[in-house]
Amino acid sequence: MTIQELAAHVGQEVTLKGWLYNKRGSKHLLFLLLRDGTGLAQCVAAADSVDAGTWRVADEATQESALTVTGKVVLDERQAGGVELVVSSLALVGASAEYPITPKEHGIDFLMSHRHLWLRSRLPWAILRIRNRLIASIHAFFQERGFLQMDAPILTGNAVEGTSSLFELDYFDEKAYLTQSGQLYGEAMAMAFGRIYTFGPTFRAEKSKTRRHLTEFWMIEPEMAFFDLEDTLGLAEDLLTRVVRDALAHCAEELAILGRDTAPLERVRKPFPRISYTEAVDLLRSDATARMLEDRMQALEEENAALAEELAANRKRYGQAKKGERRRLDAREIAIRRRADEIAEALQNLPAWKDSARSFEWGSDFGGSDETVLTWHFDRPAMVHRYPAAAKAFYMKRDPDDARLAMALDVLAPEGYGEIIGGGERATDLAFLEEQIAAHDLPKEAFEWYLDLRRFGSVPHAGFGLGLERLLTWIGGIDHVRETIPFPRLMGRLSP
RNA sequence: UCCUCGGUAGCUCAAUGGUAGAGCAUGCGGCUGUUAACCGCAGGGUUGUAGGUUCGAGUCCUACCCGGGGAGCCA
Repeated sequence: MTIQELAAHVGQEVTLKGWLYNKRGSKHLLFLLLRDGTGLAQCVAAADSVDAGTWRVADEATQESALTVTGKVVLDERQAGGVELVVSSLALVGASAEYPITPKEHGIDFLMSHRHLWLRSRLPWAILRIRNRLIASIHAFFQERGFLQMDAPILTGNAVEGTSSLFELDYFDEKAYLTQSGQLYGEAMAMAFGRIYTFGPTFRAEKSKTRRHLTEFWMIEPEMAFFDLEDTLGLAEDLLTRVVRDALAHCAEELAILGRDTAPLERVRKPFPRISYTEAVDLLRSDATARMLEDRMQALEEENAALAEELAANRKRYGQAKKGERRRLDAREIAIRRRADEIAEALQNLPAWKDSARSFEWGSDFGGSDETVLTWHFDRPAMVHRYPAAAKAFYMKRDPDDARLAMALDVLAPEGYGEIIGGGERATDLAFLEEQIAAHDLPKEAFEWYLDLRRFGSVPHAGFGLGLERLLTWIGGIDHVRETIPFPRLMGRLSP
């Protein structure tokens, strides 16, 4: 019996196996909050209705002790799942001494160093269950459409586009690299099977310390023969609407635990705005963008003032407050300070972001802040297409109507989250690709197998890469991508 | 590599250059419906490291180490 099944067994005697998440109680009555991976359930033990051994185990159990609990399921509307367990007997499976993650706030450094234990807490539980749902949903989407899942190699023999960002390793005295993308292999597989998708790990050695970067992350890369840019935009749109719908339908509890406002997710419906890179640049440089950023700054200033006022009022009350009230005021003060820090940082960043947007030059790629600013203009994912070819990879197809442009696409998640998908239509012409390889100063020998795809029945084809962790960060409304993978790999952090 | 903020009890944080404290956790005691329960008592400190200024340094100065956020970088 698992906790998530309890509600269907009201009135029955059941046995749960799990860990003690928290405990409250009095001399003759204990409330044990049990965790079994599927959820939390309150188990009530009364001194006069259990045997002495059970009472002693319950009384002495510490946080994260492993327990088996037998009791009767009863309705209790005060509980999260609507039910609780009235304990008849209870046994200790594994003791737990001085569990480090206490029911109180912790700093990110401490939590990251205890990630192996932090996974047991409620927020990671909610986030990683949504991750599971997204993975299942993505597979279902592609499988239902006849795509075959295929794996690209993780070890590769050459650095595909520039060498600086890859992890290098020794492969029997040869240089090898951890893959940064399965895309070129995806193209070969698409020529063999029609429509395929890869789903696997990807590695980037960039020294980026930001909330959107990991050095190891999971990417989904569909690649489709006989697809053009328009077909691919439609596919990305269908995929995102599907996974958001599934998350809303199956992860209501998890999203509630995260405090995610689901209204922006409910708005994720077709059609998504489609704007060209050139239109996006115009939008960035517009008065509308400048005004929007000024409004945001002003709103933050006002919020800041309100918080400062509340802080002062709370401090005045603190003197006469009783202990319980003081604790609440302390907690509120910490929350206010944290928010004030965020506001201060935003107020420090926004003027620079405004300048960056205003003075953006046609031809360069969008920076993180430019993407964020663009997303604030739309209430659903925005699809930006036709980028300057110089800013994109060598294998991108050129726009037949404007040779400066590549048939690339990016999808920017709303609410400031930014790029979750990058891809486009691939070049089909052998001579053009040979030129590009030379122009990018790439070793032609390494690409001979790739060029074969153009020598033997070259067809229009396209694909994209979807970053799983960035997708989840957006859907969960999470601050930092590191919380969306069980054991994040970041610059300067390789353990646990 | 650069900018910026930080490092004080196991954890989260306080502390005008002048006796290092609180909450949580732990231990003991109280309480028969708690929801981060509550109430009382107790133990718990090389204030990141190394120097310097000062009668006196958690606080000021210098260097270094570690971490957060951001920039650059990043299909």
